[in-house]
Amino acid sequence: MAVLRAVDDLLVEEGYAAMTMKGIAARAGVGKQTVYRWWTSKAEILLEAVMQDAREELVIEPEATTPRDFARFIEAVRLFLTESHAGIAYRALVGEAQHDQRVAELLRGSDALVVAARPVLQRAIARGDLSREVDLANAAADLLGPVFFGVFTGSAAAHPAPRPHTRRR
Amino acid sequence: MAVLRAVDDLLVEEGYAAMTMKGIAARAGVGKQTVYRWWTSKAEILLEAVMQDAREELVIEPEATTPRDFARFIEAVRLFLTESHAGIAYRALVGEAQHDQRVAELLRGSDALVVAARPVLQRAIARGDLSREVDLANAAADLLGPVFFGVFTGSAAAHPAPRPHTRRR
DNA sequence: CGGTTTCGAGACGCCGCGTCTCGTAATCTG
DNA sequence: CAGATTACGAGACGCGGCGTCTCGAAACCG
Repeated sequence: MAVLRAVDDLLVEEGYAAMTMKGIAARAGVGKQTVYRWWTSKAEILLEAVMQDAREELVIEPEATTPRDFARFIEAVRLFLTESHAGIAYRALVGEAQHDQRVAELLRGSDALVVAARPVLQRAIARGDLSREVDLANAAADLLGPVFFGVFTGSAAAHPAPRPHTRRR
Repeated sequence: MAVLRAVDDLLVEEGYAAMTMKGIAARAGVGKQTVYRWWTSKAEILLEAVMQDAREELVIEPEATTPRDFARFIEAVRLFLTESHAGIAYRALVGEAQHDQRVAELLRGSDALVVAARPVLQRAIARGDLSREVDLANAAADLLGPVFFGVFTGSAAAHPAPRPHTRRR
């Protein structure tokens, strides 16, 4: 769909602020009504446009050990959230969900970060570094939470790459 | 200031959706211009109204051991974020910051959760359960991240109280 | 070629933020 | 006490976004 392509391009070239329905439609050379024919809201378009990119950008080359694997993945997530256009849109989307019930429901259960964490966690399980019975959603939250928190509260501005879990050195 | 009182009341009685500048002013029995005389934006009012409540609601009775202390604090944070009116406003504020640079700067460095985590972490240090040299901001992110992630992505809807760190049982 | 469907364009209604204006009420001054 | 001056409640206004509605032209079909 040309609309999704337009969303991606707009995101890259003009930034999130320009991501208006009118802008998207114009960029796609399409009437607004046509956009609303396939998606019911702006959030829905964004979600679809962003998820594909997110999954591609969050695939990492496996490292030899679990700690390294985790660290690399976390750094990828940090970069995604702070540098990638898709990541910035993702943040806007999650942000919107905090005060818009409909967006929240849209996101529920299809979180890009959790999906991306799955293979990493499964590698850890295969290596025996993570209990086989662990709940993947909880493990993903443990792994992603700290970076996510840092980026969302803006407290991660300074230092480059925190470690997966507490206690350095 | 009667305006802050009005914000609190509105938040409790009408919910976040009703938190409009017109509504706040009307509720406070004040003209909008008067509100803008003391605060430059809606985010600024919200921040001020929410921070006080947040700090009060996030003080917990110290537990005997660090793991229990952490668990109790995390549960308090989870309740704050999902049930408290102030917490819901906090989420809206952090959400807004994801696509509004000005709000992001407003929040930077004054995060209510990090502030609330400080005494908990210091108790852990005093008990020798946490290295004295640990960076408090990082430790706070490790402690708060998982809950924060769960609530913000909506994946925490189901289960009541996750543990501080990985691996249950 | 005539009828029907699709679609781009954009006007419109609605609502929120933040600014501007006005008339009244409170305060100050002689 | 009265006239001048300031503070402030009320709300009109401009702007911009989302989502809906309308229209006329183009594409498609028989």
